[in-house]
Amino acid sequence: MAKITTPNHAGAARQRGVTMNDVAKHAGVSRTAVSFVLSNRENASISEETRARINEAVQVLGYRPNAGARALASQRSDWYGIVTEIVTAPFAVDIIKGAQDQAWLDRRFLLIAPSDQADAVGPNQGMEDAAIEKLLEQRVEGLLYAATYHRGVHVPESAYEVPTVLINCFDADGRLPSIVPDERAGGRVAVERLLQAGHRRIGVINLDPDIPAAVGRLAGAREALADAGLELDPELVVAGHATADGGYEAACEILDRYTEKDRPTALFCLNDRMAMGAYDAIKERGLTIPGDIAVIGFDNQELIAAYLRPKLTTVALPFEKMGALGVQTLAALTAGQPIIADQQLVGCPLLERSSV
Amino acid sequence: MAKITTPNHAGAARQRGVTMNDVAKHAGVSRTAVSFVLSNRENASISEETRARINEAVQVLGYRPNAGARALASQRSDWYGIVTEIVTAPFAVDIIKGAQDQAWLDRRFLLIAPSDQADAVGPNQGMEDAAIEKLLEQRVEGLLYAATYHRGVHVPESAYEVPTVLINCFDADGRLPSIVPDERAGGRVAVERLLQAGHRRIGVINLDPDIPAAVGRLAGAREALADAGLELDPELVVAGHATADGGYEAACEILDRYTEKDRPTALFCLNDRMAMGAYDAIKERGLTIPGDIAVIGFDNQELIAAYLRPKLTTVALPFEKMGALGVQTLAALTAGQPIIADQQLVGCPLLERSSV
DNA sequence: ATGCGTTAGTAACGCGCGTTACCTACTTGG
DNA sequence: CCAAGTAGGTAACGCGCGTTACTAACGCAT
Repeated sequence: MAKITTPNHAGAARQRGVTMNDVAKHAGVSRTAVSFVLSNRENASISEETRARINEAVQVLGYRPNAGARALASQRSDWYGIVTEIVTAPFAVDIIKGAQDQAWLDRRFLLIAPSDQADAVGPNQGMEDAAIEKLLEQRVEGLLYAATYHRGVHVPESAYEVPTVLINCFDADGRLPSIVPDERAGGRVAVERLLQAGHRRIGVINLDPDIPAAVGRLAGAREALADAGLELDPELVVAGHATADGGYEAACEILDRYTEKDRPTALFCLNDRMAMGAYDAIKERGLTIPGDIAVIGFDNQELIAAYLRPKLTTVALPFEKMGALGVQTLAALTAGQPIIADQQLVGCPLLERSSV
Repeated sequence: MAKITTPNHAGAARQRGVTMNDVAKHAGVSRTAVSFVLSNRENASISEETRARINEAVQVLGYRPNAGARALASQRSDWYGIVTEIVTAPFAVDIIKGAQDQAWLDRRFLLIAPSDQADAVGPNQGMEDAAIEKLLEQRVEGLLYAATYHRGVHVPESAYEVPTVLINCFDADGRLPSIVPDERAGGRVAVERLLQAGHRRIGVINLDPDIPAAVGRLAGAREALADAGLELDPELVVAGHATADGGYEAACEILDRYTEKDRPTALFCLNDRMAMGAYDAIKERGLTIPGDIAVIGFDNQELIAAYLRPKLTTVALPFEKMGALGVQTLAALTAGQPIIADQQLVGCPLLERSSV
């Protein structure tokens, strides 16, 4: 199977690559003329004829502009940098996807640099600073800073040297603009959906109560209940580890505590992994979903939500949208808009599947 | 909450950034001297004293080299490009992670460009070519081409202009080197594990039989059985959709076809999503895992395998390793090694959890 | 013939840096 | 005292391109 194909490119004297000068010579004009045509300047006067000659030369020679040289001369790189732990903990990849797509639309390039969690210790400590430093050496025009889960962060000082936007996290120092999910509205829509299905007694499987996600989602749930003239029974809120096991245990606790009559008819799980565990607890007891107990999740982790049986109705985190919005915001900033250090909230849409 | 912080950076006349010249002046030497010190050349003779002065100037002025200019002058960018549909279909993100980490170690930068599936039609057709074109404009020294699932691909012509390595796919034209998972060995290790646990009658939930993953894994399974003097009963191989539902249906078919005595005591599911469905089918019939029926999966999709109950024993696809190996291979190529168009196989380790 | 506006282009500088060739002291051995 | 190093630098070119002068030719009304 192993066969040698070509002599290596690098082995040969690095092919010098055709430059604008070559194109100019081939077309019998000056390099300036070529430059004008390629960047089709408004007020440049080049006859249709020579313009055509130049374009043909470009075609024939296979000329490819040198982005680096262009950046050097024009003093703008068309690059944004994104530094994120998502590369190392790929939970919210869709942020990158959204940012990529938007950047691509804007004809910009996204340089992705890895960072470990801000609170990491050990050999990778300081990796984040190094990453930002590297990006600045590439002369990125702006920075995106994205986290895997919604939280407050401290951004390295050097990030303040260029316009910076935070995604899925916010500046604990309150100096930078950020894009975050609207957890409260999400929690609200989830519970509203349950209410609409007729449920009145709703159990909540909570996360670590301190993180923004838990705070917001729970607040939203309370609001929805209040609108219906109900209150959240504190006894029905059980916190657990943010895993399937945690969800299983919390669900067991709730389910076993009551008789069939008092038992909640629906569970709002604050993330999908916990919902996964809750499924097991419910099925184990011979109950059906959503017949006996409805379940609604949060996060829309595709691999879980779309493959559970029955498929899980859940609230989606708008990762892709946040990524795109981050790039748009950054574009506005680099275009000269004043920096407003607020949090843009992005809605969390309800995804109907089959568990309610 | 909304408060205006600083006047925008871009609004002010773009801060010119301190250059090597500034450093030189500050230290009272020539720019050449600074350059020599910063790239600490061997045979340059700079006294310790001036060297110190220069370093201090760098520190004081906060000098940051301009990567673009450096690339232009030195004719090497230290950049690799990776073009992949992973950005749009994030299943195998770990490839990027592995590549990133390795690139970071080698002090290289990874430019990530999105591509849609090669066989995509519609508005994004040709996006892949555009992505490669963009990367070449950045003067990347080599290309990585990564796919989300193991298959043969046709690489755009322009990719042949620089050293290119395929990851998790192989060149259907047989001209480029590639890194792929060793599916056969993986299938083998899975079945060996079941045999070792005493199972003799093993059901297989198969994928679309045409894709390399199915072919390889099944071949490996046969080998393992042959080593034990057994044969794979064709009746026990059921193909299904590569989803949880597909796995559920296939599992039902197998389980319901036999009496308790003839029924297989173990299921080899060719991917974890199908194993997820199989779990449901098994539990639904009042059977336990692994007590009544052992299950082993393939792919190690963390979100599924680690959160199923019981946690799924499975064979992992070595995404991260393949990414790293891709970069290493590329480094060798750009360093001048001849290009060998073979497929490097990377082992698929067994991950013991609790389902066998 | 003169002046002026337009069209069609070019020469030349600078972006920030790597690199080669050269230059000036200051030793050191004979 | 002289030739031959050697330590410690520097001047200047080029990388590929954007951009700002500036020129040269031409048409046209005065």
